[in-house]
Amino acid sequence: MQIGEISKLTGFSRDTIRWYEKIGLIKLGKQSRGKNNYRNYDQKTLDKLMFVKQIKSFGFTLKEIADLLLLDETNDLNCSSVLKIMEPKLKMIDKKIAELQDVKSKLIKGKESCSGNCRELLANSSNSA
Amino acid sequence: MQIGEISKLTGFSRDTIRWYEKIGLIKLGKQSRGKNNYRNYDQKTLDKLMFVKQIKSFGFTLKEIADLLLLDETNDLNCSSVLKIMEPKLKMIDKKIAELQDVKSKLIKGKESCSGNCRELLANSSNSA
DNA sequence: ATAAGGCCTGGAGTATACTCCAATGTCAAG
DNA sequence: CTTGACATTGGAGTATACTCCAGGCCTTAT
Repeated sequence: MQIGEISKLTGFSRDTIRWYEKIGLIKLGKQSRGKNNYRNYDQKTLDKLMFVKQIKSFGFTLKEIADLLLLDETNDLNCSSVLKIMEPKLKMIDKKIAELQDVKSKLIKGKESCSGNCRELLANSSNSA
Repeated sequence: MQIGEISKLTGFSRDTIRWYEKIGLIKLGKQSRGKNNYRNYDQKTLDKLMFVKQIKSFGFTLKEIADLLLLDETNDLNCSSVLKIMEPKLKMIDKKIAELQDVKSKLIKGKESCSGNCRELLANSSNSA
């Protein structure tokens, strides 16, 4: 598939997809270009971009994502190396989930017992940080 | 308390705290400066900064945070206005929690049934995105 | 054959969020 | 009364992640 199509499927702009290629987040072998020099993407790249989209949404930097995908590219993706990278991320994920739930419950509590203003919502939110 | 102390307590650099003031995220009335022109912070500002730290960590922009805190500043912080802002954020939070748990379970599953590489981990991660 | 629309490249520009610096002022201790 | 550690300002510089554009080449429909 061409860049326009994968752009529509992923929601990333063409420029963003080319940018991701430039910084090494996704790669295109020379055989991936038709004689017209257009990029051709396969399902695997689409999968990768969807993965990128997902993990980007909770604060992984492109560098971190690239490091992870690079392991796959170089056929060096065994679990221990992945987990070395992911272990702290898992901890971060747990922490984020906990914090999100904390904030959420404060917001909901504020909503239920609202009496004109929500100052206490802001005032108390540092207690668990 | 002076900027150095609040910096230590919050983990934000002095420059960052001054930056936050500049963009209107925190405010200092003129009475908050001693005769030496040093900034003096109170507990309320510390609370705010801790709140900023917390919600910043899951992807709120400073603009969004500033909008929320501005409502408080202007004494216009009633629940309906907060919730207008927070409602979509709550949905986002729920979505993020779900995605984080999804990714986490994939990573853990990959960890448990690891057989040399984790390609399937990456290959399957778009299924739920 | 020509027009519309898709693709290419390289490079400049933008938004966000800091981060660093120089020159200078303030304050507490020895 | 000087030294060191704190503070001030404005402005420049950096990192990340795009976003836009000019100039130009391919493809498809009329």
